[in-house]
Amino acid sequence: MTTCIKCGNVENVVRSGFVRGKQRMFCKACNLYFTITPHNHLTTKKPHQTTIIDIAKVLGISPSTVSRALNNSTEINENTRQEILRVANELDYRPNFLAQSLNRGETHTIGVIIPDIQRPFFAGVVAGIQKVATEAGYRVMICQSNESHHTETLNVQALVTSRVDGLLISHSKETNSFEHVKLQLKKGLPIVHFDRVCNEVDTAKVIQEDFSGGFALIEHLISQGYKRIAILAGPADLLISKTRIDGYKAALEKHGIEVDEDLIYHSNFSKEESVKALDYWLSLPQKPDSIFTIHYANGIEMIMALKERNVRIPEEIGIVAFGDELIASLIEPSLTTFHQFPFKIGETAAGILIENIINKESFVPYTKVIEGELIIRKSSLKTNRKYNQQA
Amino acid sequence: MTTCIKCGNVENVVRSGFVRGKQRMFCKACNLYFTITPHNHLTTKKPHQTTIIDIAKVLGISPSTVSRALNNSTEINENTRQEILRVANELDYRPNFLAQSLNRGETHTIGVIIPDIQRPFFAGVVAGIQKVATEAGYRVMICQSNESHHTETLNVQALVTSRVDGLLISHSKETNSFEHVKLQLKKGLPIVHFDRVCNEVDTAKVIQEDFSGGFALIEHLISQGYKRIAILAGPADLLISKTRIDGYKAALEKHGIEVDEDLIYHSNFSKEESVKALDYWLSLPQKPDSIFTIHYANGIEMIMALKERNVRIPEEIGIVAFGDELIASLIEPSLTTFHQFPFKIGETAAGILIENIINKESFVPYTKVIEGELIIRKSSLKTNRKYNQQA
DNA sequence: GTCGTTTTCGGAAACGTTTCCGATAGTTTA
DNA sequence: TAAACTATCGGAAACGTTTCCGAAAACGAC
Repeated sequence: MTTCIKCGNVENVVRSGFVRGKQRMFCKACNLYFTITPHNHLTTKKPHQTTIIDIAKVLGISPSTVSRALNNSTEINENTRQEILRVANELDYRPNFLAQSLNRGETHTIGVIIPDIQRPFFAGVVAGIQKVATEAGYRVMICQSNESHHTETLNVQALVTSRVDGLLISHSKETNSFEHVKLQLKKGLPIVHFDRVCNEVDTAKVIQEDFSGGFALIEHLISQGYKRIAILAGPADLLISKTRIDGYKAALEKHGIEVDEDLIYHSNFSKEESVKALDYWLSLPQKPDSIFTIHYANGIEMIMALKERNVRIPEEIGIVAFGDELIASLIEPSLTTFHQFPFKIGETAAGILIENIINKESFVPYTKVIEGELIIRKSSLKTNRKYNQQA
Repeated sequence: MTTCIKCGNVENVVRSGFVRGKQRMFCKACNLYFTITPHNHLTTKKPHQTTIIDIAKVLGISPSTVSRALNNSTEINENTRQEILRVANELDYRPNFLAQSLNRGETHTIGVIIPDIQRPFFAGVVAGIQKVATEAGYRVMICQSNESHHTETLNVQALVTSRVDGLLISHSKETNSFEHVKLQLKKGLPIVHFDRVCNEVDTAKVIQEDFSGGFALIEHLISQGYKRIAILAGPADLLISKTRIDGYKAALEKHGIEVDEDLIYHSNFSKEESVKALDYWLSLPQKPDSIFTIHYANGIEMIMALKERNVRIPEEIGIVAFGDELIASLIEPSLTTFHQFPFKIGETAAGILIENIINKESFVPYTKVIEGELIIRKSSLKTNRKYNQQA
């Protein structure tokens, strides 16, 4: 009943199974297998983004010529170019970034991995990154690790899958192995660390004055007469935490104050841990007379908790914190901080990454330190003489 | 001197111009044009991300089989699949998102345009969007308009170039024409508006209780005995500003208070404008006894400015604001707000957009209102009886 | 007019993946 | 045991762009 699509023979055509639900035939005459398609439905051309092929068809020329016109090639007649640009504009042509990137082998996109976009510090960093990236013609793709090592690894893979040209990473507080980063670095992907960096990988880094910031805050406290200074640190593995502790210890040693391990508390930055640390300290026979939190938000929490417990600030306990946000100047009492400049950190990191991307072969990793600023406020001013001046 | 690359003839080869800097020859014997390339340099295979072709070569099979193995196709032998997966894992294969997207015609990426990532509200929205998008297997690409109409237009074009599957937009405060959105909508791009929506375009929208939020705040003020209520609004074109003013007016009318146009001030949300508005109001013969700012940050600024001017809050002037952040509860006096839920707004908007993307044909735009919550604090509590309760 | 030169364009390969369309060997059914 | 079927694979087209290579026409100088 079925005619062979090749020889037109009818008698020698037999059925030969199904392929993907469609009846398959075999023509013994011409030795041909073929399937029967219900009907080639009328090819409804869907509306789509216009392509250079569309433009070429309109003008009756070849796609390569259109491409040349759009890419400011010299190998094209000016009149032709104008015609092409006119039609392109008429059809609201937008180049297909996917095809371009696939062809060129670069996406002009950089990936950013941060713990949490909702933290003002990282929002500021992202804004700085976007500014520099946009100016340089790069897109930005942002991922949040939510402070999870596993999610961070997935983020890296997702961004590699997206074939980003480079990566900006601030590690989660959980991250203590860096294989996911090393692997991509080995494959030649430019990577720049910022803020929460790691020393085990040979990448460029943008960091803050973690050591000298801690040092400055503690020296300020000492200048105000505080002697038993507690520190609310971060996870033991976190490098910025370690470095800030080092600054803390160095300042104590310089002024002949012994380090008391009881006064060093490792937290996960959560409010619960802050309160727990505070209550622990207040229960000690020798209570601290001041507290340094390495995360600004914990400083705010400390002030709130101390007010609840009717402890006077700064008379009974002084507070200083690393990092500065608007809120630090508005709370009562206002909070002494070491101000970091997130926007600048973002700008710098993005700049270095793009430098790395462009000079892939010759780039030599280096570390850039963004200077911070000690901002003295009421929470640490026992004596009244040094308001808003560095100790 | 040159031998023809085809017939090997030497005598009949003549020079025939230059093409792209390379000497071009013509062989009169075999009628052939050809150029002379210095030397086909040794093909240095660069290290690259592994492709399915690499895998196929290793196993001596075809790329299509590898693709099938990786895509959980049924048309493949289980043993073959395992072998392929093993090699893929060994070579740390990551599918090339660009090639996949180009082939499938979808990127599984959604674009987000917001005015400023540094504003906590938008950071919260973005976090909500990312949560839902990630769970659904979508990537997110974020652009900031920096409150500029022009930048917003460029953002739309950039995202279209990136071939995002859909768009989430909160307009800049400058934006008063919506052609850039309409154009893409006409081309079939799913678009969902949130927060700063516009009524001129037929898209799905996620909005807050702008009207009833304003209404509730004003009714609360009235219940506290305030009668001359000023409002610091946004740009006259901004829809959310208009709607909140409508809520303000409706509440006044309900309680028989006449609307005084002197007490309506259109600002651009900047601190300077806030202070200007305040000083203007304070200079009036009939000063207001309370102020409603439609942007929470302006409320904070008002409190600071009033404290500087030694005006007592809430006794002389009460303050309420639309929007709530941590800072509102920490400032002295704490600020009465209408709390919006940015994270939820983001979640909802992303959910609707993905719904729109998946059911592109059958999707019918609708508007979803995210309920807010009146949070009464000290800045508006003249009488002391209704702390933390809705009026 | 001849010959080398320049300008301008078309064809085709390549980027990495998916998918359509067959093809083959082995397996079941009648 | 032949016919019908299933399982499994390869080849090639397609996605939209850039770019390499070559061709033709126009141009210039002698």
